Amino acid sequence: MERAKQQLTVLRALAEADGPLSARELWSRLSGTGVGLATVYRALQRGVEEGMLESVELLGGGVRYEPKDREHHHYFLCSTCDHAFDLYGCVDGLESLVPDGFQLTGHEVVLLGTCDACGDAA
Amino acid sequence: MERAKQQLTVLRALAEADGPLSARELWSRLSGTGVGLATVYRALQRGVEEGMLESVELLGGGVRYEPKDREHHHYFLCSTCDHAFDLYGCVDGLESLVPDGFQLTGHEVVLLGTCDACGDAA
DNA sequence: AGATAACTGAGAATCGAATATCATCTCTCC
DNA sequence: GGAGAGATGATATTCGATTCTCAGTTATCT
Repeated sequence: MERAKQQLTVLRALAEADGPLSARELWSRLSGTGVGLATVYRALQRGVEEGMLESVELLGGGVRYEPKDREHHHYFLCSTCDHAFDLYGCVDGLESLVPDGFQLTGHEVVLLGTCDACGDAA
Repeated sequence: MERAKQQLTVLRALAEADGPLSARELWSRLSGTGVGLATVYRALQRGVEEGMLESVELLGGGVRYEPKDREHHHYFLCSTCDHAFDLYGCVDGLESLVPDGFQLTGHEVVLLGTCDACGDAA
């Protein structure tokens, strides 16, 4: 087993994902490589500190991570498998919702439903 | 101290709020009434079971609750005080973001920024 | 090769949220 | 007024996620 390169293994797995992954989700994708859960957390933390990764909080509590170089996008959260998929594109008309006196600095849109794979299985 | 009416106290506090409240948030608003945290959780759980309340998950992990009789709306989450405010109105163009094969059943929009009170204080 | 520093995996420890427990209290109905 | 059912508050417990600890491993530099 290679050592001192597990961080790269983690970052690479994130780069190949089709959406943000939680630490757990990432770890399970790396099962078989011998990477420990603590290493996954360490790699994620360091990735955020070094500006390569971004942490994302969606519905459901968990924090997920994805590479920071992706353009502005939102997510589709499958209610069956709980996986989050990146969705490119955005929506309009957000500013009109903001009450007077409130400062808008960002927004998050999450579409809910069933993903392709889970829909087929049903 | 009145008993057997704490559940009503909890539901009433939720009805008067300007957005969904977490169990903790609700409890702190009831400090002084002698209501225990466990009772808050019990009241919320029962409220959901009986269809009067709805649980809402936004960014940041916690689950919040609000009366179910409110029309479709979204939220403004203040990054300073972490309070969620109801926003009436919705957005368009969501369907166009959904990939082929995915079933869309709902959506959640959260605007992020600073609320009136926190903006003034800064 | 040898020394040192950084990295790693496994499991223990921590932390917070949510739930369960239990003795007490309140209401309702005799 | 008394009994029984349901509700309550304080606290213990559980549970999952994250962080910490530590001994062993690996890379780098000489």
